[in-house]
Amino acid sequence: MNSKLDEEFERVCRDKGLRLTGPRRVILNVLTKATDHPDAIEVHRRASLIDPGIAIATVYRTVRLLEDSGILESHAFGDGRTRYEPADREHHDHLINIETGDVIEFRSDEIERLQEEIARAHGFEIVSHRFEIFVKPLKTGKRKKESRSKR
Amino acid sequence: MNSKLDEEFERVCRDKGLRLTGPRRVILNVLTKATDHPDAIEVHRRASLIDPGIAIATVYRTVRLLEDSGILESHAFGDGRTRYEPADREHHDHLINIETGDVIEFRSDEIERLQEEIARAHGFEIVSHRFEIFVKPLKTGKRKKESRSKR
DNA sequence: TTAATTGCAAACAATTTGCCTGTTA
DNA sequence: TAACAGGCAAATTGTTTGCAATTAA
Repeated sequence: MNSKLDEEFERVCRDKGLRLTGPRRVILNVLTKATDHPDAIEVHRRASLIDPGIAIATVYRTVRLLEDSGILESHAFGDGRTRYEPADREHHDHLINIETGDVIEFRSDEIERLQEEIARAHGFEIVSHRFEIFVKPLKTGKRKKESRSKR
Repeated sequence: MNSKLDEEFERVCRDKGLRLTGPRRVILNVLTKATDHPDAIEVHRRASLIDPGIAIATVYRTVRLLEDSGILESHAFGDGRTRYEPADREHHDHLINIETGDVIEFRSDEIERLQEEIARAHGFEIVSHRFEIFVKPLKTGKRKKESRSKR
């Protein structure tokens, strides 16, 4: 499953003369099937369940490789650890409910457009961005039913 | 100058039974007159020019204190170091030039409004947010003249 | 075969902490 | 002077790197 990323990785490896090794397959697999934003230690923990011999150093080397290849996206949520997610999903931003810690993904084309405009006005093009809104429930009124994901 | 923050800090100290010491004054001063986003090491460097005896550990303890008191805001721009800026300025977001590390502040009322709308649509009110756009210079076209601040 | 890759441990960089002395209220 | 702070160095944490052994192509 998620063969799109696997194929992508194979292509990248061929292009760069890199080897498609066991550890790399395992780590890529862990990441493509993650629905959250695991950090390196968590990736290592999950990879170790599949192949206990994988070293944390290999995880770091591999995520860097995957990120450089555009297969992975990394996020610094501000707690000191770098978190990763597959880059093949549609871009989204995050609403974080500070009372529960829940993360709600959202997307606003208008905001996407505006930031594009702002960057261009300053003579830049956007490489990436991060938009996190920390919220709490409105005291009045009802919250829209929402599927939310943990970090 | 910037007595607003100094007063604020004095008030906080009184309220919490904390002492207004030499090192704390120096570090607060360095931060209130900073127009950029220095990290702890840079704050320490600047503080050392005023009082060479200040230890980096004191910088870390003091910025944490200041942040907990709402006098300072911290940002994790993604290069592993935490950066600080006084919390008394008008809210703004950041464009980060990934090639040079320069940080450009911007403000978009429209984005402010949109995020308000998004939060409300989900049944939340905004507590705070963080919006960082990582950019690189446009290959073509000229960049708008811009006063930019080093990180 | 052989250059890329890995595991391991040591190295690093940013930040935190323990401890004992110095200082502020 | 008594509790709070600071200096210093050691400890932690997350991440990177050197190197000899291993492995994919």
